[in-house]
Amino acid sequence: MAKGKTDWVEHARDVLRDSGHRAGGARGAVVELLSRQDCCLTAQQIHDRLRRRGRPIGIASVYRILDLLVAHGLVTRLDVGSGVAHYEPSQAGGEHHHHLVCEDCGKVEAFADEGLERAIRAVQARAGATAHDVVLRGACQTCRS
Amino acid sequence: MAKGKTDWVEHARDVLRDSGHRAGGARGAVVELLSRQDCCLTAQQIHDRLRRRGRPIGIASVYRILDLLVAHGLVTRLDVGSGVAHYEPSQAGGEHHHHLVCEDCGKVEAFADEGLERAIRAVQARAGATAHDVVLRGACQTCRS
DNA sequence: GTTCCTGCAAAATTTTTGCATCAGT
DNA sequence: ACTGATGCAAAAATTTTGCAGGAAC
Repeated sequence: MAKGKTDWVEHARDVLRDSGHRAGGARGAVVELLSRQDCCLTAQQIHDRLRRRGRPIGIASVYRILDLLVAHGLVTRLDVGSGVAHYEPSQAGGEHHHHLVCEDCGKVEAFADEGLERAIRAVQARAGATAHDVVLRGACQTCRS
Repeated sequence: MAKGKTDWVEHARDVLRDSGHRAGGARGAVVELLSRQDCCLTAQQIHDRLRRRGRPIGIASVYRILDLLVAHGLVTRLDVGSGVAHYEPSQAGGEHHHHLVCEDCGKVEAFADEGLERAIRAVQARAGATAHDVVLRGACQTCRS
């Protein structure tokens, strides 16, 4: 369970070290925070949570670190239609999921579906693409009631 | 062929009139421009193209008009990961498609696949969602060569 | 004539960049 | 020590809002 997440932290550290990056404290904190998440976070949320935890960090560093992680394929950037980017670890192994965005409150939830995944992989291969994202929009449980 | 697009222009006009909106010139120009597109445009692109065509318009009006069209389901907003929102007519009847975004040059192309569509509709119904978007990412033909 | 639409300018928000300093190797 | 990483502040880019004049009904 927490295994995959620990793996991801180590994997990120290895990938970055192997491409000649140094292990700064801010980056470690961002990676560690991301690894604990079930779903995506915005740059602001990362910034706020780390500061609240007593780990001061500059917002610029958050963006730079996220850019670096995205460039190395360690993190996926997701735009859900709110104008702010969301980020989450690229769960290479098995924990792949997509997102359900509430059109009323903006809440983002994760979902997974094997049939959908199969269909997408087929199209993706045919188009020569390397990655994909699916966003469903509607009212979440809370907003529907 | 251009039939569906003419229909969309009329449909938009009707929907807006029926919800008590007046038919301003700027809005007509945006609707007409959108109806001619094969794929999505950004607010800036809409602004620039209209001005270049000799149809001056304020960027604020473009955003307001797009918001209105999105709120009425006439236009779909699409975030492709570049930080700028793209907009395109909601092709209610049959011309539904998704997007392939080049990770090198940022170009956005349209694609459609019936199998994928079926799989998505199934998941969408199960989740109680009302709309969906799929974005494939990879290198486009030009950037691959 | 009233009310909404539009355009400009200003503000707000999100993201990027410049630069001095600090820390990892 | 050298060089990349970090934080702050400033800048840039994108989107929203306030307001006055004009247009639709």
